Amino acid sequence: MIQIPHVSMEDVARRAGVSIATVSRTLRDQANVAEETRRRVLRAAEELSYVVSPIASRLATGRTGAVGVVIPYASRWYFGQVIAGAESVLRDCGLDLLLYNVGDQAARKRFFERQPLRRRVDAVLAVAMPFTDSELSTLHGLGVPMTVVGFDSPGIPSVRINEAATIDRAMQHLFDLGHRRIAMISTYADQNVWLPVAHQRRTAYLAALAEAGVEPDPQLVISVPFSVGNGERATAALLALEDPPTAIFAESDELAFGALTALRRAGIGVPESVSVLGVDDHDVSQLLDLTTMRQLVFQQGSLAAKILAKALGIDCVAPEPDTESGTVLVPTTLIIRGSTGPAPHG
Amino acid sequence: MIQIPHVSMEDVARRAGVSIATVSRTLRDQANVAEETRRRVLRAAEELSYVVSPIASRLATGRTGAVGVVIPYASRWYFGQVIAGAESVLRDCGLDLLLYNVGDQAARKRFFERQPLRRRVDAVLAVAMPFTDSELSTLHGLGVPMTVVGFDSPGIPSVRINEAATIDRAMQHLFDLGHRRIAMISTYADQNVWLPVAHQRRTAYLAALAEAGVEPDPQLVISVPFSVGNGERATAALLALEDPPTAIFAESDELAFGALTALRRAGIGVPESVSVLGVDDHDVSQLLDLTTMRQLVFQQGSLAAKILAKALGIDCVAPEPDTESGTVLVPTTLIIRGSTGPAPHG
DNA sequence: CCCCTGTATGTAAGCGTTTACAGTGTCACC
DNA sequence: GGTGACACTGTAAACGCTTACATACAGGGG
Repeated sequence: MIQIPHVSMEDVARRAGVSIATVSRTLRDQANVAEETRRRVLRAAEELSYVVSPIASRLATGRTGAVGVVIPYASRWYFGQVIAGAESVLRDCGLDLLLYNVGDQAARKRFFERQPLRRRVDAVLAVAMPFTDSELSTLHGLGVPMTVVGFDSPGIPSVRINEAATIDRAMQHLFDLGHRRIAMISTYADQNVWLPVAHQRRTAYLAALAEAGVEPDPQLVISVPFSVGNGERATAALLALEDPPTAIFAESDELAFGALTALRRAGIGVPESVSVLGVDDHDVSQLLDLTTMRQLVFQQGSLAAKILAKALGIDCVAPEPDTESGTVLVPTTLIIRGSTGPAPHG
Repeated sequence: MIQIPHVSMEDVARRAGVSIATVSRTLRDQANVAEETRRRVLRAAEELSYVVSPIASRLATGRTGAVGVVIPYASRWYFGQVIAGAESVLRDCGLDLLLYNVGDQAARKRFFERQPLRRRVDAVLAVAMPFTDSELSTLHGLGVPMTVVGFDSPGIPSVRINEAATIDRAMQHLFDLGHRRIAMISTYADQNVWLPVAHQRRTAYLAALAEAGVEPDPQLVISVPFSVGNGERATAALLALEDPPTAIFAESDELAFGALTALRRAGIGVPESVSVLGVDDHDVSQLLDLTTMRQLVFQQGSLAAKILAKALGIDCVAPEPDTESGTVLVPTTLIIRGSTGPAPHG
């Protein structure tokens, strides 16, 4: 490893024959630097291939130039999308993205005890992680702007979809196709994530049924821990019912994948016998021909990042129209594919 | 936003009635601090809920305490796994994870021009990104340890799988099942990622054929850009051949998903008529009952992070047995599921 | 009793920027 | 020719730590 002797501002200043203050001013594009001087400085910096030490800048300015992204499961599709979306914006804003993956309870506990974000980030972006009051006050204690994606938290700007409307649109599609016996695969509270979303989606499902005048059947609502494979098990259970559903609405595409698999295994035609519908529009959904409510997750991540950049007073990206309000609702779209079809005749 | 007046070491020192040097020593667990003093300092820090400013530490020590993770597509399964794996280790080592997503050419160019990593990270972890010589020398110019995942680069420690052995094992499985007409869906060079891997896998495929005494058929090797959906198109093309294959080996599971979909659409039985085999063991593979060569991607990410931590002299995790050598090969396993079966009779 | 060793603590010099403030020089204008 | 105003540029004080070095004190050995 060749340790390169770090070139400092002083070196540049000496070479350009100016003071380091002038170098600093030039490099940050401030006014009051003579054109000729500016050129000399820039050339000197170029020749020494100088880059400012972000750390020293940070110490001097008090800004860390970083945004902490707190996420439960970095490796899942949804979260990967959010990360990518946020990263794309933050990069353009010259902000670092500090990733904190706090999926399991131990990591989460440590995160809130040690508070690794303290004095380390200018802003926080939390994804699909409902916080306890104590956690929230800890986060507020950081004294930095915060934004959340995927849920609401009082007093914090958020980016999410309209859960109720999304679920309702999906249910309407099934009703339109003549389905009445519609099951829902929901996620089981794991204390860590999704709880409110799962609840909202179940509630919206029940509301849609009620509005359509369909008596809800408790047997048709199954809650499983979010995991690939549990959707399959849930579906197997549904199929074993005396009066199985003609449509299965999964809280997320991954669960719907399981449903499709279970149905195929059981030799049950999709959509001739049973329709399946998910939420997300996961990359794989198109392949599996899954009808789904598409939500633009990448966009939600980038939107949240834009809100933060704005809060930090960094002008780096085209502003979004309506990021002013507390909650930004990103629209969802019904993507009709081959997994949904008319309800089979009684 | 309540701006909390930052408590500094001086405040703690004053409260404990010692100098800031003693506070610093205490907080970093150095020797030569009287037990009694240590207690006083810790209590003072506790009472003021003081945390060291990482930035000031960094300036003083010259270490950034961060590792840059350079990745082409943060939102894809493989990369998400690597990120999660690396993050888990880095967190334990007290290192920050700085994410750089440089998938598209523009981002990549900017990355290497601006060199945002300079003076910002103590180490670099590059994932599945073959570099040009110029890029490599830029990276070396950072003067920090580096490790790569998913490929080899001369002079840089790497963590990856044994491509040749992995592909060979997969092919043997197909041969064992009596297949002779085996297609391969490979990825198309996109200048950015995978090129060497794609090449290696194709080469290994051909080598396996040769060893088995099977004449390779150029028509059976299709290269497509890596994207969900292209696997499907490739498969459709294969099925349209006069003498279609009895088995399809996809370079990665995502491509295999497409193959499965195309086959199902075409009403062709899997594995009765055509077997399908992938590489990865993607989360969804189990659901789709896809036979695949499992590679432990999360583990590759964490291993790489461990190597870096070690190179930085940070003793934070149980050392792995064989991270000494230049290249660490993580074993792959054939996971036999329902997508492969005996070749249909002539 | 003095000197040396060793431990505990304090002092102060960095680390590499940013930026308030203090020059310095020019020029227009009276 | 004196005087502001103005445009540049330099000086030096932060920023909040780490750490080499100095200091102080306590014992132990000669």
